[in-house]
Amino acid sequence: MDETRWLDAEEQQTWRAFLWTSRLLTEALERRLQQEAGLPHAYYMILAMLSEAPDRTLTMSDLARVVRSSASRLSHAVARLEEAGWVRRAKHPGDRRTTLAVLTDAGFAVLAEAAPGHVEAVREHLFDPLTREQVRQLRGCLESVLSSLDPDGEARDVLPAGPPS
Amino acid sequence: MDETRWLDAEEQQTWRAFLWTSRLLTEALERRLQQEAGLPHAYYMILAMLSEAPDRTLTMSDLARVVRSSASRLSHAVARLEEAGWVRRAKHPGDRRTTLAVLTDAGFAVLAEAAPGHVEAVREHLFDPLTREQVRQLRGCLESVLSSLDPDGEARDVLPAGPPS
DNA sequence: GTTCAAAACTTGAGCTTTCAAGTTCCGCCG
DNA sequence: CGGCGGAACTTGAAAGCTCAAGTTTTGAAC
Repeated sequence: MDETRWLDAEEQQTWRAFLWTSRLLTEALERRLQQEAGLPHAYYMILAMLSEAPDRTLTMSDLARVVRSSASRLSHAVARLEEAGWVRRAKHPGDRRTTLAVLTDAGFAVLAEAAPGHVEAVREHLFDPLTREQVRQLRGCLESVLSSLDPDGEARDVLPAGPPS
Repeated sequence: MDETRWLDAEEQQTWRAFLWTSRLLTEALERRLQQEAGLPHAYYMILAMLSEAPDRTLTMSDLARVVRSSASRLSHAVARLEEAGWVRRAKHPGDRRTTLAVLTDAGFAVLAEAAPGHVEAVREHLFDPLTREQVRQLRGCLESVLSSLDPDGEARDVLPAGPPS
């Protein structure tokens, strides 16, 4: 029997708008990062998250958590970044299983170079088209969706200055 | 000079919420499609868009437009789908450059099998956590962003369509 | 004080996507 | 009608991601 609750017209349009928006936005940012810094967004995020960490250092596990990556993907990515000299691996004193990823000065320089353009692109493509009120609404929607997708609140620990809710 | 307008706290939170939400949502849908139909979302979309086209047929160019894919990516993907027997290529009568992609009955069957679970996942993860009012707001935000990212309105020609998505 | 499951990574193979050519074909300009 | 630029695809190699093992180390149970 066909018990499926299909999407109504409004939902359908919203869903496709979401797909298009997130794809176009991603493409725009990816393109910009690629031409200004020659790295994919995922790699940029690794550098960015390291730069915010104490000593510009995180364990692979923690880094995986904050960039929302699998252990495997991260390991491959850090290998690339290490070849490029942006990141280096170090031993964790006290637990020989865990390895530390450290942002090098060269890596920080690349990030500093890329960041302004990236932020500008985010502003231009996401925030400029929205009114102040819409930004507020969007954030509310995202947080609702997020708390359902992420019941354990892994995101809350990472999002800067999360709401008290 | 440091002319960069960085993101303020609210924008920062909104932006990261967007990243997390779209990633978690994508992962959830991808996982579900993978286990129920064994295909990635991009491939699912190809089948879905073909199923809505007259004669379940589109030129590669048009198909690329509606699934927002590069010509190359689509060509590779259709090659895979053709091996699986879900899609077949045909010659265009009248223009020998263009090739047509046709959804086969087997392909339609796979889609029909996968669609309910997929729609259910979209509903569960995106719409259920939102109030009716929030859906309206979200759609407004997305359309604002979209019209800036897509000034030529390529999306508009594609968005109003029937189920399933 | 051994054993053992689980934690933290890494590795390699397979699949998808991107990038840069390459091919064939249409339509137009002169 | 003869080029010729551009359109519509395809192809192959390189890059990135996923998946399934495999390694080493830890902590805890017995």
